[in-house]
Amino acid sequence: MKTQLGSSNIHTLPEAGRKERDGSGCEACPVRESSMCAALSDTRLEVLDAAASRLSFEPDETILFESDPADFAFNLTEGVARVSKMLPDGRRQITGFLHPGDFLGLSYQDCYAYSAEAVTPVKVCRFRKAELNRIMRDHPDLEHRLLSMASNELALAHDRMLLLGRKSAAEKVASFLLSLPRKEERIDEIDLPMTRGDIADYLGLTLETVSRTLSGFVRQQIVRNATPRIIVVLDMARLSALAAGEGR
Amino acid sequence: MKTQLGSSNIHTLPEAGRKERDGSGCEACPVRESSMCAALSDTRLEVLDAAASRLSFEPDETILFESDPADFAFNLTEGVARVSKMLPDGRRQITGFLHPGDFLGLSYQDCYAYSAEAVTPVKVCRFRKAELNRIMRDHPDLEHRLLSMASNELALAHDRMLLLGRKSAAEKVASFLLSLPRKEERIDEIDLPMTRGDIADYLGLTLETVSRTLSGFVRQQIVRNATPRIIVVLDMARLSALAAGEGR
DNA sequence: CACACGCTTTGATTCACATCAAAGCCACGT
DNA sequence: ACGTGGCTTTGATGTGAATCAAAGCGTGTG
Repeated sequence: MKTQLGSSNIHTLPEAGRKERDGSGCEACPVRESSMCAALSDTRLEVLDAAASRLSFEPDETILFESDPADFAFNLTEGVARVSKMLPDGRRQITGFLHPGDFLGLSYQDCYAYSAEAVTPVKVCRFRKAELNRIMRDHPDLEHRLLSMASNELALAHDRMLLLGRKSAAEKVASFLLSLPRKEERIDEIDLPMTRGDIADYLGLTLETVSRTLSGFVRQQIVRNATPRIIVVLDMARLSALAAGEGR
Repeated sequence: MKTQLGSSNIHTLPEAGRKERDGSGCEACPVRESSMCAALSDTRLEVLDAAASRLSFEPDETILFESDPADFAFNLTEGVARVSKMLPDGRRQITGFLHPGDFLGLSYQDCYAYSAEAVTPVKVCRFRKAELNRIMRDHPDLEHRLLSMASNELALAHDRMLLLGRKSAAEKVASFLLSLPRKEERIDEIDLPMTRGDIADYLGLTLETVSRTLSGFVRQQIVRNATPRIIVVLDMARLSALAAGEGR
């Protein structure tokens, strides 16, 4: 776990995020097959490759900021990021956690409607939107892929509205745990790189309620706490039932 | 206001919604310029025209049903519809109200992830998805238009997550009132064709809380009740501040 | 090694909204 | 005109999660 940067969310820095070229190009990219890039053949991918800037962000660094001009779109290649919106008095809603392969910045507004920050160390491919639009004109497959990704996002957004509007705290936390990506080989282990406060702001709860709810799951032997950051699922059936809203 | 149809949500009827051809084609369509159809010139629009079935639905009739095979997409041309998801025990979240020009059924899943019902009498253009995809291949402008509509939807979805997760009952109701379309000539009149129960399920509240909150607004002279269905805004500044989350 | 800082957990109390209950209101059909 | 059914409003009470408060815990640092 990295140390916090305190109040250093200086999004207005001319160039947040360090540029870097690692040796290999798109062919070796970890999200070659899961991101929007899957729409293009290796040869056609070179166009995207040429248009991309590779950037890195440390935990809590701002990737993009609500109300800044929306000139760029991003492809997350490594790490976890959070997307959030704020109310004037500081109340925050995290509208999503991004994982490798996720696309960020789709929008036809002039300004971003949300902020995005790194949770863990993050790497992205950044594209100028004007350029991305040009590439889409020449490669309808890419636009098609983005539409299908947007549709999926939209379906997930609807799930989240159901969660926020109608699920109890326990159901919310259970749903959240099961929505996180898990490794094939350790299918019952859940990694929580974000803080309890982040989870709370994602679920529309307070951090105390999240913590209490997790403690409740431990008491009921539904999960076990390897560390505060690693949760081991002991009773998947019960957890799934809760998440689906069957356990009341 | 129409009478209720009681328990007649017989979505399994082979052909819900009555077919009808009104004399005029797409040129005279009320949503010609606001819907996805705006992407196509009059001549190219004929392709869509040929692919569309015009259907009508009475209040509370089901347009499409969660978990039914997602073979069709719809373009709402008249009326108001609600899109909703349910939990197994009957808790409901309305994820959106649809107005003329809105698109319904975008999704690359096999089955719909939500239901849609008419609130008022509704007219739609229905398309076979396979056919729509074929048309999109020939007309990238249409796909582009749908992507831009989906992006907008996504931005609205994020707003709604902020609302559901972090706003108070009063802020939710204020936001809702201001989100409804109003007529140019009567900019301070808000029409609520849906029930208090529908509004509650949209805002993650109970119908009693919605009613009490509206009564509160009347008491504070923020709005006036012409009829239960028509609300007149008296203090737009106050209502906007509440909706933005500035009034606490 | 000890201290400090940030995160998490746990406990006591409060409160906004839900739930339960009962009238009002209005449109429709007889 | 009257009665019925569905929606809305209002009132009394309950409760799940928020708030306020204070310990644990772990990791990096002087």
